[in-house]
Amino acid sequence: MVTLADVARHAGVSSSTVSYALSGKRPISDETRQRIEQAITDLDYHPHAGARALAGKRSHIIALVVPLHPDVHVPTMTEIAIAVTVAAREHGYDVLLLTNDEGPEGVRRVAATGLADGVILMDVRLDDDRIPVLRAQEIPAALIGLPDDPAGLSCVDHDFATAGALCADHLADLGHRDVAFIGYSSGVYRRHAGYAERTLSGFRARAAQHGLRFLHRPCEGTYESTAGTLARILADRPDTTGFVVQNEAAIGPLLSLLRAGGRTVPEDASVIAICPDPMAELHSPRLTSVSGPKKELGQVAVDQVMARIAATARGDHAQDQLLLMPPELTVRESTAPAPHRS
Amino acid sequence: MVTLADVARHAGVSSSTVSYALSGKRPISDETRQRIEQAITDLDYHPHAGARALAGKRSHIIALVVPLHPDVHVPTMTEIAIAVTVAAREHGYDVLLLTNDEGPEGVRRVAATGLADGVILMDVRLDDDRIPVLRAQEIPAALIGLPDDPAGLSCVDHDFATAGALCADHLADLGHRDVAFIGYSSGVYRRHAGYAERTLSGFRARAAQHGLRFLHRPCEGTYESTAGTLARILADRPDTTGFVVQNEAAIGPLLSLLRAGGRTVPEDASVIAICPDPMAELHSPRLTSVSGPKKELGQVAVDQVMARIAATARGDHAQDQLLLMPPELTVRESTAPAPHRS
DNA sequence: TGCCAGCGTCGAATCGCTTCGACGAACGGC
DNA sequence: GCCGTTCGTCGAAGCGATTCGACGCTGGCA
Repeated sequence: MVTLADVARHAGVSSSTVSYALSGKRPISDETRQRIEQAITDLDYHPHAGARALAGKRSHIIALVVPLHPDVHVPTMTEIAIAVTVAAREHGYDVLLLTNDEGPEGVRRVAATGLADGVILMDVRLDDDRIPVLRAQEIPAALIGLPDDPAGLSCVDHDFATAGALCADHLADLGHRDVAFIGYSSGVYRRHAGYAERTLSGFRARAAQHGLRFLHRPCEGTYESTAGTLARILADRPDTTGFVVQNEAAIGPLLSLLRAGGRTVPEDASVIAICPDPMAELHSPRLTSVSGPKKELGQVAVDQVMARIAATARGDHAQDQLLLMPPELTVRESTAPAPHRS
Repeated sequence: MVTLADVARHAGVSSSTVSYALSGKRPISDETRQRIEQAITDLDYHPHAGARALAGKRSHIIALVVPLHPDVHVPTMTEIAIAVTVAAREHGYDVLLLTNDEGPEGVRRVAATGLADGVILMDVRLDDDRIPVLRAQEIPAALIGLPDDPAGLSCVDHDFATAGALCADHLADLGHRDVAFIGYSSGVYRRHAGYAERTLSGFRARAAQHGLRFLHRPCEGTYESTAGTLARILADRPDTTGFVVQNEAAIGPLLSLLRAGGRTVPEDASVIAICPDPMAELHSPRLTSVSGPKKELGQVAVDQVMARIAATARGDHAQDQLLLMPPELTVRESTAPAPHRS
């Protein structure tokens, strides 16, 4: 293995000079720098990560904690994870993948051993048991998702309330008066999952402003349960012409069922899905949908941990951050002006 | 930070003794060991990862290289990645996530800097540009996927040939005589993607044995292209009653189109999908499917790198490995005996 | 002309752990 | 009863980087 000392010898300087040339922490003359760079390429030198971590007190690694069985859409989670990795590289950082089957202890371990300088938590639950660990050990961290008490933390998430509001706006603009919100399974609401509640309350508030009548119905997402949900909606409010679906699994069944029930989309019924764009494109007709940025979530989270790591290094207190990224509504083929009342 | 020396002092022994107690590389008396363990818990000691890597010449990290835009099904890839992470932990290893946007250089970097002791490559292409790097630097590695020349490497993959064969068997057993294989887009075959070709040739060979007449048709997977593909199949071979689909995107459209064409599944046409089980369960009727193990792929890959890392440490040459994991056929509701000829 | 500031470089200490050689004690074999 | 092992422990020498203080030089300013 080629070491710093080898490079120094080859370039005819001391090893500290090489180190400073590499880190830029002290001025080095152009001529010396060039000799050093030459030596580095000649010898194909690569600094040893462990040695760097030991001497520099910085591992240049952040840990990304992913759920073992994600609540959310897997491809979305994966896309965020990849965005995190790419963004971290731009800061000279690598990403360690941690599943939370180790529980909060995993976070503790990588921080305590100095394996990771900081942590990004995905799929954060409202009352997440990893958060106390972050607080107790003062670990630089960023959360993707919003816990119930974000004080002292850096968080980034989708702005689900706006997502809900956009749906209400669009349906109201199209003249719909009776709308239904088909959501996640009732368990999700019972345990007060943040994203579900925030979407719903954003939708509810805006629907009220527009004077929409609306029903919210949880739904398991299977074909059978979707059938039941739809039947009940139409029984309770036969005039329902607008549907908002926030449950990936229920989209397909809903479309089939509407069709089977003799309602064509979008002529007789408008459907908005709250889901990633590729999924909206997949259905026929292609769905008007509301979706949030994914890459950006990852990038912001990386920026947030980096800021915290830097703050910790300086010895001061990083300030809290809370960023909600606005979603966008994309009009496709599944929404149209409300049909005239029969 | 609490160091080994602190623990040693607290336990009244030398630091080398603590180290040996921890690693087990030399015998330590029970009594001493217990004092040391007590000291460790008392002080809440965690060994510094960087120092360990530096002194021990082992980072206890493996890199997992994932595709930026996977060819394959994302949830499947993610499941494998998570399985790798969990399996690695059981060996005391952590996993570094690497995207291949750095290209082969990324692999080189983590190995050369000693950041990772070994590498697992996912989504391996037949002629993968990361492989020469592995060979040149003699990096302990395992590949998930089968390159064209696996000599000197450790690989694990699905046994796609058997997957194809299972499909032919099942349809033949049910008495189908004319069958169609709806595959990936023609580009996939033109660039000789291993999984596609191996499935097809496994199917072809077994179909011939059974005396089946069959058509292979590439398919883009969009609704329109699937419609075209199906129409051509039925025009060429109107008696086709069995379908094998190896293209996740085409499954939904195919089912809709068959139904729309007046053929009910499975009474008039049998459909087997080569896809992950959860996806097969999602459709209606639930699909008879062939799928391979996912977790196991990850576990095997980890075992393979570990073996190679150990071999490298011993100084000898790891032996090649090539493991094809058998898929399973699960009979669900989309296959039935062939209808009587009209 | 003399002094101080800052630039560019060096040497040495240090980070926390592993590992090698050595050494005393206990022990079994002949 | 002596010698060669084995067991349990210690001390010291690294591993390969970073960083601090020091030091010689040059240049600007008075």
